[in-house]
Amino acid sequence: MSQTSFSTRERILGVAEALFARHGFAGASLRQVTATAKVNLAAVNYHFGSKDGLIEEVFRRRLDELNRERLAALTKAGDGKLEDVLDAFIRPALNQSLHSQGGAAFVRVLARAYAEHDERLRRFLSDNYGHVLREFAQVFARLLPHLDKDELYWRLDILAGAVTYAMADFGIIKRRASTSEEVHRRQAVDHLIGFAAAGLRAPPSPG
Amino acid sequence: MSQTSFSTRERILGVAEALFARHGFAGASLRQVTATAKVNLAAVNYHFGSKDGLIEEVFRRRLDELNRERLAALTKAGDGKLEDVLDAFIRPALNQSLHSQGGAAFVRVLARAYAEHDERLRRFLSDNYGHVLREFAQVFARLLPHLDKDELYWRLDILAGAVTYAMADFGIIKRRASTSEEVHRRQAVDHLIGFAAAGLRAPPSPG
DNA sequence: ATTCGTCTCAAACGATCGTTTGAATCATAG
DNA sequence: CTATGATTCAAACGATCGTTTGAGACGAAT
Repeated sequence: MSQTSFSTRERILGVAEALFARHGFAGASLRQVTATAKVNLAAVNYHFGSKDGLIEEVFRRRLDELNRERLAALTKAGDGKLEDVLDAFIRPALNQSLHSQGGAAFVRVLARAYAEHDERLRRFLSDNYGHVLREFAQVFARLLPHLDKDELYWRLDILAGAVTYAMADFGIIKRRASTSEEVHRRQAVDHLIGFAAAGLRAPPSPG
Repeated sequence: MSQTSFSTRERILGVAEALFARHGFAGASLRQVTATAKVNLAAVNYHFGSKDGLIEEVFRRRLDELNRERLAALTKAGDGKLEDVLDAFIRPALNQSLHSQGGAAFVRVLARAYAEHDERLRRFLSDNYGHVLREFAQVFARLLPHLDKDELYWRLDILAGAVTYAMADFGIIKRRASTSEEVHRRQAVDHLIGFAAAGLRAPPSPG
């Protein structure tokens, strides 16, 4: 127990992350995962209990760090400009996808989880990480006093959609060969912040 | 042949649309589909050749009308305000989801298709309906002369993400029991238009 | 050297997948 | 009525799914 099999567990997690991102949770089989990771088929059930257990662990491994970074960035930018708070929300996702090998894949997995509308998974995300979103909502409410609660929630929902979609690289914009993936992602974040800031600052709708 | 089995074919399409929206293309089995539609299992292969054939037909059935409506609305709003063009792009999706029974499900299927990153499917969508997006891009370019081509494409990509996400009902906003689904969707469209218009009009980013 | 968890392995389990088959059923035209 | 093509049906196909099993390999502690 003191030195649990690091290599096998970690290889499974990394490969699963990539394959879930590409083919979805139902579309990627454990046989694909274990074959790609060059481990035995039974290793998944041994280390994670079940396929669902593996899926949960794929999330837990990254989300803990992501949300810790988000909260740290939020407290640092707490009373600053709207753009700073947006940055605190968006940039950690960018960092995730850069300084860890499978991070980009994970951001895609996260977006897919929202798309798959899996109630079990949504409950898991809401229970474990909902407080982060609530803290951001509070700060946004202070920075956007011209919006009532309904209006603010509508816009944050739209923002979440745009961020999720963009971060998951679903978009149609093709990165040029001349710009590195890192530069491309930084551009995406900058454009997202500018777009979202303007959208949030817009006057309340007549409705 | 003159009067091909309307009922069976159509029931399969409707049920498939709903189940694909809920469980994904890999997650919804033909046995689920045919059992729910109360038709024989073999009927899918008989009428559509294969599961992939069924998926393609689910798209074709709705996209033809959706894009026809979008183009009609675009020519009507061609030289109007930015909000009108956004309306022409967004509202037909809303209408799709209202005046046809499974329309709401289809919009979710469409969003999922983007999320699934299936190259075969993306090619199919791009080949058959890419010209619609190109026409909208031209109009946006005329209405937003302060943005260069790169900046405009970035923002349209963000817009597409927000629209896709919102229309697919992925968001966290729960509709109140007091407001009908139709009212809820209209509110979503109005908020989207306001948000997107402000985002598109924002000054160019310093980059 | 032996014991004891931890881990890996090949093999098999039953269930479910998409698809195919061939006969039964139906509607329609000759 | 009969012949013909279109459609439905129950049943089965082989493939693949997630999971379980029991034996063997490995390292550390006694």
